[in-house]
Amino acid sequence: MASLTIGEVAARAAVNTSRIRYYERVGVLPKPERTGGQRRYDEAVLHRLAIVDVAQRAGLTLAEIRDLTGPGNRGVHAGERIRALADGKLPEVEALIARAQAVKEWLELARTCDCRTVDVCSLFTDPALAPPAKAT
Amino acid sequence: MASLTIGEVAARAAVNTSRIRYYERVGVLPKPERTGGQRRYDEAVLHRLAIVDVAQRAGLTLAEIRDLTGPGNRGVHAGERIRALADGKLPEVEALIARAQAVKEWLELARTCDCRTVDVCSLFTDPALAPPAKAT
DNA sequence: GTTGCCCTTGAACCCGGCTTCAAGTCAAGG
DNA sequence: CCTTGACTTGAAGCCGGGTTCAAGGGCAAC
Repeated sequence: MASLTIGEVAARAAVNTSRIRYYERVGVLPKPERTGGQRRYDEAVLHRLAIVDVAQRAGLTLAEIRDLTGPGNRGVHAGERIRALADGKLPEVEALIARAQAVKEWLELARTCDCRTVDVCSLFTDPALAPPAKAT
Repeated sequence: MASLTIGEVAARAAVNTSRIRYYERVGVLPKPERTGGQRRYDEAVLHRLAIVDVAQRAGLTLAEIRDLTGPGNRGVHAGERIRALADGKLPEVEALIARAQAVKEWLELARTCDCRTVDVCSLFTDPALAPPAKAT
């Protein structure tokens, strides 16, 4: 029996109802049955939402999560897809970490700055000190 | 002689003219002199743009850069301001790095996944494995 | 049957840092 | 003087991940 209303799902998942509708719109959640126009959910949707949450924490976009969890995977081994995604994301995350480290070092150096104006501060004028730009 | 047009500045700084106007709008660049309505820049603006670039790489927002480099600092030691900014940003960057590290570990684990479906994958079901959420 | 809360939809708004567009103005070279 | 290319403005669009709003529809307890 699919007996949960969207409000009940939202309460149990500690999420806004608008988010659930949004996920449905973008294809991250499947369209549920309806009673008189109103969505009726199975408890399984809670598990689904938890999975989406983890995937988002891991840096996957909703589009990626949709492709990973949606239909079209029927029969396709999930492991492969996950690996493909991870292979693509790892270099990005590593680059992000490297850049963040450089930024951190710049900030630590910045705490010791005693310049009168920014125009003369080596933090800003020495190219060797500046953190790298974001990759395009 | 303030003789550079916005197009010349843009070319020499390798940025779009729209960006220069935008910076002016948000107060990151001062309003230049004009000749018949057209902006005329001093070469100093190139130095300014370079500083803005470094500050952005370091993760400062345009609002912060405006406050740091704009007037209102006349007489106020730049070092103090930079230090205040750095003190505020450092914990953020450190948190970012920590989170990114956790994400990286999750992705490395994900490469070894061989689950049939995401629903049963411990990557998604084990809370101890999930990367932390972003701080609000 | 009636109250009252929950549900529905589409559209608009938010954040930051720009870009792009349309329509109009002007400086400089021939 | 005339053309042409560069300049001007304000408004709107983009990205992602939602939230919020307004106006209306319906389910359920009493």
